[in-house]
Amino acid sequence: MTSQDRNARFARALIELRSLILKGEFAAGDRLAETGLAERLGLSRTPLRQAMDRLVDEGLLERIETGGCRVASFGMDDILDAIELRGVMEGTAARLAAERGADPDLAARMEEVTDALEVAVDPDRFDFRAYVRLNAEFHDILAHLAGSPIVAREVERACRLPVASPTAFLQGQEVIPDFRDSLLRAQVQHRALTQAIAAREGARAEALAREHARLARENFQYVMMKKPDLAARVPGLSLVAP
Amino acid sequence: MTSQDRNARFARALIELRSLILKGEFAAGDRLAETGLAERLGLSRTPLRQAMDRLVDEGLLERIETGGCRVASFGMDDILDAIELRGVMEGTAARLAAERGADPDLAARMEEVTDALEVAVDPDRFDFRAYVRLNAEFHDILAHLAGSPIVAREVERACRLPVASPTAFLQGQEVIPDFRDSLLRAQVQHRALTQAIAAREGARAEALAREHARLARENFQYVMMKKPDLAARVPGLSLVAP
DNA sequence: CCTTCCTTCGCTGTATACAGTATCCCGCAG
DNA sequence: CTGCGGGATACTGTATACAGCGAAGGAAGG
Repeated sequence: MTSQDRNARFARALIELRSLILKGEFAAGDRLAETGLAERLGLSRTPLRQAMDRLVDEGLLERIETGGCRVASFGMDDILDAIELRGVMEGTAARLAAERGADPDLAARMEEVTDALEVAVDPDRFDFRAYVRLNAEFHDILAHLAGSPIVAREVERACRLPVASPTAFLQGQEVIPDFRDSLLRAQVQHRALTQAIAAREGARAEALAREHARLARENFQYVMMKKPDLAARVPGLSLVAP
Repeated sequence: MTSQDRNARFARALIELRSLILKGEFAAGDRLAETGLAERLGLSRTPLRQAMDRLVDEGLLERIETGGCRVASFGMDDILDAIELRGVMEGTAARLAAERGADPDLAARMEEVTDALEVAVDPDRFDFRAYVRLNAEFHDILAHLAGSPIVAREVERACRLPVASPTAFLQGQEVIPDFRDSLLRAQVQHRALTQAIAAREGARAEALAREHARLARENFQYVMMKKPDLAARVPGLSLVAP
């Protein structure tokens, strides 16, 4: 067996299948036949089934009562709810970090990241790739800031809900000038959130994190209503019905 | 193959294994060998592995880097965090139900259940079994009240975090007179929550649901500190290290 | 007596085999 | 032309086979 990692096959199945689904390779409601998929991905049904179970849990697939799985379909409401929940979870992480005191190392790194984000969104030195990377790190730190493994786990889980990730709408922003403004507003919130946590202002930190997630909501609605042609570029948006 | 249900083997494996773990059949940190367990449960490794994957996701098991699973161990902090998150999720369900308007049928049923709970905790007509059943239904309704499948899913998921379920501490209450008072306070909150949602008071509903979860926190701390001998009766508490 | 290395056993992850059932397609009747 | 069995097909859920790696235990040396 060619196993470099302990779970190499399963990990590959999960990543590749999730990628295929988000890429819109299948239509919403399509039934996924394990046999064909396994062959297509070049592995056996066992790790593939494992991956499908996981994707059912993430919400990208639905189990069929009669057997098998189909690709889930979402209404706009579902996506908005998922984003709302991500905001609630990040808000909780922020509040707990403020109330209990943040992990010092992480807090320091969070300040650095916030400063770096400031530079990245500066119109003179605008650096989109850096922004995407730093933004992802910011949200990752936030999840762990309260020092609670359980909270971190569940925040990260909320980010895996369909199209709810903090980075979900950063793929297409390069080409949407209107989103530049959204980045600036996001950065104001990053800064305020960092300060609120440092000042132990739990309620404010929670409210800021929730409001921060609303940006994703705005971006989502903007894409769906004004630029439906862009939906193909944002992973997963092809599964959203109007 | 004796398949009454489509997933009979897997479902049985999940229920029985979870029950064994919560019952304290294994010590925290024990490695679970699939071979032996499969034989013990009378099924093959395939559905058992599926169940173990699920329990890893629920947090009862931990994957070992080198392969296999072990029974997770929790600190008191972990349980408190899990309860906190359950409160946050139920609070969100309550807030959204208030803000968006609750499903009329469910709202009506919730009133009925609240009235019935009132009767069940009446000292003259105290009915513990009815309370347990109605309380479970109350929380189930709450999860679905906003009419959002995503929210309902995630609320229910938060209730599966270790010892975070609204019913987790209702097993032993029969024998702990001190908990009678806790039931009365819980019922005051049930009533207030129902009214807040009906009155579209989102912030109040959210705060009430969070505070309601704090009762579980109190019960947990009471059992751990004052009545450690009772820990054996509450499912899962044997895995909690002081 | 303790430590260290090697061997052996056992366990995991993956692939495959098997049995039962839903699904699909076709022919036929209305 | 449409709706409805009926059989073949294919797919799912479960069991088992297999290969490689880890863990434990014993032998040998310090």
